[in-house]
Amino acid sequence: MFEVTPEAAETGKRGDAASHVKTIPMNPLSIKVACSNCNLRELCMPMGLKADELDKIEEIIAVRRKVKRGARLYSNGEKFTSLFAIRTGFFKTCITTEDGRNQVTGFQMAGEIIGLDGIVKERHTCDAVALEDAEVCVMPFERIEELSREVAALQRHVHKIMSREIVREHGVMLLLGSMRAEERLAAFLLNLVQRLHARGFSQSELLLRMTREEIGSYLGLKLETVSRTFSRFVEEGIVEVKQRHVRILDTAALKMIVNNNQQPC
Amino acid sequence: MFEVTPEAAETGKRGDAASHVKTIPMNPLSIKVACSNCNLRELCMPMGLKADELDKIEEIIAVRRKVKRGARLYSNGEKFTSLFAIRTGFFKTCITTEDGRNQVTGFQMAGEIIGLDGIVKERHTCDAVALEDAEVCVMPFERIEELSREVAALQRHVHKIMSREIVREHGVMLLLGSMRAEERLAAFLLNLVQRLHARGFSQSELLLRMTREEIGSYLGLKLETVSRTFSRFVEEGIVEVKQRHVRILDTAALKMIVNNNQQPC
DNA sequence: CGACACCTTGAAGAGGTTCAAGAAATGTGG
DNA sequence: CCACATTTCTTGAACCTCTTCAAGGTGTCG
Repeated sequence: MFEVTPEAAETGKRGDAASHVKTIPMNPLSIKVACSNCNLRELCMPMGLKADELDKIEEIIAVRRKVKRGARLYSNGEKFTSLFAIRTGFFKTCITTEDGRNQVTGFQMAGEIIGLDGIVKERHTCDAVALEDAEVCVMPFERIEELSREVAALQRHVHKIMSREIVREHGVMLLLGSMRAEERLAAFLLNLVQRLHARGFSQSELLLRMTREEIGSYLGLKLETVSRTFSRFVEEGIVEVKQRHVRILDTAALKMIVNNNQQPC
Repeated sequence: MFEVTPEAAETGKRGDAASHVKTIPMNPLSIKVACSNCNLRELCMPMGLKADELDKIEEIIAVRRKVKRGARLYSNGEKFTSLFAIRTGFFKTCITTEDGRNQVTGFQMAGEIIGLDGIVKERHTCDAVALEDAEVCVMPFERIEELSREVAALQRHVHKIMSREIVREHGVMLLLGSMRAEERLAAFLLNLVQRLHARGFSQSELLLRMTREEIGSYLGLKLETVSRTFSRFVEEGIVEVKQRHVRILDTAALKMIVNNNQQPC
């Protein structure tokens, strides 16, 4: 059913990202890195820096850290010290309340920055869980702040990253507050595939890294509803679904579903 | 039914905030201000500054601006130049999509900072509408960034404000994604009254500045559902409601509704 | 006072949830 | 490497919450 193997879908154009980076082993969990060689640079670094500024910024990234699938990068209540740039792998962030409520607040992939929730209270207020084996660049926040005071481009970059997260969450609020199940799932798939495409993956094919339950939590739906909605999309010929492998057959139809069933103009 | 008059509820301890501030009229919409005298200082300024740092920061606030009820402080698509600190009044922020969806993303009151959505694209991505006559301090963002590079405490403060907004939105996602109508409205009321209390108003009484429809948009409910849920709370003796005047009779009951109907421990 | 915006309430209906059962994939240990 | 346990996914049926549509009431402001 799928022309592209799971491996190919996972790897894509940038599949060999890690192999280009000089690394100096420090301990089993951490290794030195160099941003200048990283091909995710354009995703997590400011552009148009002078050479000496770039040198400085490279010093921010103390170490890299590997996170096994299912393990937490950080947990609710944990002391906040660093932001993390995802090098490889896929994360979810979620909040859990004492009374047992649980909400996935986002899914994050390579090149995205994670940990911003921890700044305000100097403790993390959510969990970040790796949904596949992952590696992150550890960026001590105090170093970021220090350098931001010296390099205006970095300062602006940090501000934009935080603002982008705020705007993203506005979009999720719109989704949760005003969309029906089909619209939510369509928006979710389009968003995922668009972000993957920006990283060199297929526009039409994706491998979900999360369960139906996690999708449901993110979209404010029960897992059965997610499953049923997938089935409906399949019936309508909009997607092919085989467990976590999804192929989008009719992107326009998904867009129409999201846009309140209006023709795109 | 209400011991406190609407005026008293509106004004509260800090009702005469504006009268303490030296102002130099500049044009009909803008006047010079001094943070050092503002009794909202502790809400929107970093604490523990040296005198010279405080002087610098005061220069950030170029002007104040009045916004009439119903008018916009800024609109979607508008060029972003400044953040705004609310001095008096009450705002909603909302996004509207081409296909007619509309989502209130937040309600903001005195001492809160508004406009963070505009940083990432240097254009605002939502509308900020005054729900009552309001006055804001205009803080040009370039000046904020400049001074943040000089005053670490201000830099940290800006980061915390943005992080706080991210965490707040996580809470809204939890609400929209996992709560039923009663739970949403209870959480909404508790949140409002808690923020008002922090500003010197009553713990049990509040005057809603927004319509049922706006509450509904924020909570992902239809206005009829909001109205019915209010009525149910009244029947159960949890609140008194007379149009936009709300008196909370049983805070514990509201908390129990939010906490998944578990006893608070 | 009349026009308008806002709020309340009822009845019917739709969409999503819950409960339940079984199938398919995945992981584990011998 | 296979057998078994576990997790994940799908589907059906009944139920419930919220929405939709409709009508009437209340408050406000020029």
